[in-house]
Amino acid sequence: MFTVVIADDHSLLLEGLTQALDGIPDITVVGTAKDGKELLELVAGAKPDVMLVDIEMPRLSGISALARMEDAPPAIVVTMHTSDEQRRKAEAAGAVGFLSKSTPLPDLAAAIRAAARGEDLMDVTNLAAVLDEHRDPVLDAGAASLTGRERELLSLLASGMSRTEDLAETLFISQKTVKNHLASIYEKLAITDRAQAAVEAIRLGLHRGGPD
Amino acid sequence: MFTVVIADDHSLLLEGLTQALDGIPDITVVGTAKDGKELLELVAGAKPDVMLVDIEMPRLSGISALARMEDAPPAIVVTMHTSDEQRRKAEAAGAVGFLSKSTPLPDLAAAIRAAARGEDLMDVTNLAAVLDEHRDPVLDAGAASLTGRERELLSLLASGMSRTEDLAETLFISQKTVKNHLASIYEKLAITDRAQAAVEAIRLGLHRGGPD
DNA sequence: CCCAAAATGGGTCGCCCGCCCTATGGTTGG
DNA sequence: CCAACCATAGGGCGGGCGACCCATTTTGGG
Repeated sequence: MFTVVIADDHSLLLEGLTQALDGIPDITVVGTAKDGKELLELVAGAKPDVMLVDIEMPRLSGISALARMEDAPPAIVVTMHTSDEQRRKAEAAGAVGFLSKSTPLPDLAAAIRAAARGEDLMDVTNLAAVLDEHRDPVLDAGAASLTGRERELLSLLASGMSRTEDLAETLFISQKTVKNHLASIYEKLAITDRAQAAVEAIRLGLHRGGPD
Repeated sequence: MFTVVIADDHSLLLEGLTQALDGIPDITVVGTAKDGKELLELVAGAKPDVMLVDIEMPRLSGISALARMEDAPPAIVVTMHTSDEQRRKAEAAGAVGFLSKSTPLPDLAAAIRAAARGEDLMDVTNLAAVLDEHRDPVLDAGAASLTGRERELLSLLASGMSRTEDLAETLFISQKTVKNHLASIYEKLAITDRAQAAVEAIRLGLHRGGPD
């Protein structure tokens, strides 16, 4: 599980991105800041694995805030205008990554995992290849071993279908097979019933179809 | 339930805001666009209640896209730099609202509800007062009539606590009272068991404490 | 001050759910 | 080629859960 703090003065991006990243099963946002000074306090308190930092912020810019930190977690600068000039400043301030706000969310997630593991995302000529290596969410052992059919079942549970009969008819299998799959799910996720399964399914992002 | 489309060329804002708004029980994002042309196609297809439109976008700006539409849903322009000049252009293009990207998420939600109901958010001197009138999410009759204790129970369910005994001990009441509360919840939300209750609880945003 | 709603608690009953054991055919990778 | 795994399916059993009945006390708004 990777912990992240986000610093950005635009509330909509800040709160939106927080929600989006929290929706990724192996990433948690542990704090947010609206300017550089808040970021300094935040990082001093909760020690996150990675920082996401915007450049333009009131009171103290992201670049300046980074430059003031010692012994700080790896920082990814997320900015709107990706000029070489700003890239150079970000690198000088100690950032390990430099991404546009037009970066797709999965790429950002991969960048967070890469940065948390000590990768340098600045000097890379083929950034895409590095990101691809960290594209898969790091799930706990149980969730990673779920089979296709088990994920389908969880997806249905997450959409509010709970009765064995309905699940069986939807998947065109017998009620007994549904119960067998559920038992496997309970064991893998260390839970005991379909209410907990529904919660886990949503946490794992298995609602809304999922990867089919 | 208010349906919304969002147009913004910054993926992180677009995907983040989508997640955040979908997390609000009475708001659903039915489509997103990365430029003005996509927005035109999108609005022609799915008819949303409200459009959220950024100004600076490739191919076709938000302002230009709005100006080309006829018979379009109310549009709220969401921009980074709130100059009077851009505000004037937005109004001329037919926007009913003009908000900064620094607007807090609850304010944006209130603005969406207000716009969907035909309010004009441009000419208002006391915007805050208008937003306050639309601050409460419009819940379906069932969810709105939930009592405090029932919300507490749902919150626990959403956090993965499903056994009657655990719920009873956590709330310091008898197991029978837990079952009575659950029965009330089932009736109000038109559901039948605690798996569905957990799904609904999360959808209603009752996980993470909720309004205490 | 009163009445309605909320919160608490009890009983019963039948069914479904979770748990344990077994089994078979298909696919795949070592 | 065989072991491992997946998907499929059945039986039995006990207990928890949902449905329907009820009662008492507290709380709060009109």
